[in-house]
Amino acid sequence: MGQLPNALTRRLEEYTPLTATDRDELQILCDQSTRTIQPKRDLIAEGEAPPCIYVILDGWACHYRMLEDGSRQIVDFAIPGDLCDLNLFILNRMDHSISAITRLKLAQLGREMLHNIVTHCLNITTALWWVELVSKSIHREWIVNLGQRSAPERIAHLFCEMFLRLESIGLTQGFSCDFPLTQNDIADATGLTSVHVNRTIQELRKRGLIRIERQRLTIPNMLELQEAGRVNPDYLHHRRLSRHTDAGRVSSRGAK
Amino acid sequence: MGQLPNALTRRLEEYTPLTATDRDELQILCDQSTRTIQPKRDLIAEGEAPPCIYVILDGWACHYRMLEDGSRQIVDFAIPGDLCDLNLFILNRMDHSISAITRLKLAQLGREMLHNIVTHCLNITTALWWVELVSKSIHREWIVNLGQRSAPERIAHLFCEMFLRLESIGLTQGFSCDFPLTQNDIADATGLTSVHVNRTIQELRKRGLIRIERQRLTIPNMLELQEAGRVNPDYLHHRRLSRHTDAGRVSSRGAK
DNA sequence: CGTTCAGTTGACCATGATCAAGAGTGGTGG
DNA sequence: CCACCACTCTTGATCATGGTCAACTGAACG
Repeated sequence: MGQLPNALTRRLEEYTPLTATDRDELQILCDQSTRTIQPKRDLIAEGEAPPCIYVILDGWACHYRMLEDGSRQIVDFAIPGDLCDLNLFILNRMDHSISAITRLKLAQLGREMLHNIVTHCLNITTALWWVELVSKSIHREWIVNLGQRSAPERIAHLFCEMFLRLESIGLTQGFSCDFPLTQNDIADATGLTSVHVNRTIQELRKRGLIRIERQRLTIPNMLELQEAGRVNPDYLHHRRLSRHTDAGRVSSRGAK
Repeated sequence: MGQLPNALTRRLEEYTPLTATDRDELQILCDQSTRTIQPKRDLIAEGEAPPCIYVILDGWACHYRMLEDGSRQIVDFAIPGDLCDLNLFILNRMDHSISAITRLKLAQLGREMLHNIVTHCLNITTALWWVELVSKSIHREWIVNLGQRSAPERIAHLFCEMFLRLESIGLTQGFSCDFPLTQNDIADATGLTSVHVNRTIQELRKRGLIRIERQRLTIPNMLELQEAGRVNPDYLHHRRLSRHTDAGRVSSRGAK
């Protein structure tokens, strides 16, 4: 109980209250078998059927698909507490790849172990599906981002999203957080070129919306950045978003 | 047994073999309580928490999010056999809206009924999650579509996707199918303007890739259209895609 | 100390957006 | 039955966002 909870536990508690037993269960699960992956290495490649399910305990990864011409679209980032491939509990083959951005620390969950959980711990099972559905909601928001927003909006949106996701698992310090993405990564996630990402980030910097120095992002004014990115954080389904809303914001479910 | 299976059954059988009992169960489920929705009507709006889960038995719908400035991004289309909001089995509020494109015929599944299924029919439960995960894979593909493909590619991709999805539930006739989307709908789905969609569709028509007349799409040469849209249908996780591949196509999980 | 990779800058170009107007079609009510 | 309205599709002219190509800087690392 006096122990610092691991990333998975922190993540699940964002959605569902867990009992002490649940937490112990998760701790055991995450300690059982861990693995380290070096930056830029593929964790799982499209078409593979890994024997176990990974949970990120530390570091950043990205989910992506490649096209024949070599272009890469990142479809999501994964941070501590994220599950890599719950898919495989049901689907048989990966339909996309996952690659390490930073050095990664992973927990490996065998299928039997997970099956055990699913049949015994309702709380944890519910929370796991919750994580899965939230990640689907994030996919939808990325579709909106790519389809409707301008370059500065897309990038501001990405900064907000990652900050809020890190905050929900306790990985922010005040208004700054680690931010290991290269401008190339940002380009592949936002459907822009790295040249344009570069110019756009400079613009956001000039407007005083963000500061980035040595893999660290600082957001001087969160509400302003949210406006710049037209972000409505509801899609993240976090419990405590009150910090980043104000009375002036029109509620998402107001009119129409 | 001599009965024509309903859309949900056809859909689930695309993924998992079902027993006669499973099928009966599904038939009862879908007959229990149905509802009709008129075109352009919202079925469920963002922020709502509908008491039951809808399954589309007939017609087309779309999932979308609105931005404050009134722009709409369609994030997915739903056709017969698709579940509208399995989300709500776990999440409490809708994070997006669903609207009827054509007149819709829906089956309404109460939470208790679904809960019953989940605890008693493993086959059906697995297939339902399968549907959910495939729809997530489709989201990923839409991200790729919006992020990496040109206007003609995006639209060709959409035509292919919808045709293949309809085909898998037996709703195509040869190489044509119903196609009730307006150019405006296509614009909102592909992140383009309707003006540009119009010109692009004319181009696809001129290239002989598609024919559209009175809500009906015909694809003279499926492989050619797939190439034009840079489509790799693996992401749909259909069982029988062999019809639309040829020896010349490089397998998706070949090199690297 | 050279190599590699991320970031930066400039010049030019192309895809797709915007604005505006008109044609075709179907539905509705007087 | 016809007039009107609404909606979808179509076309043209102009513009802007973001892409392409290419070169250069600076830091990190062996």
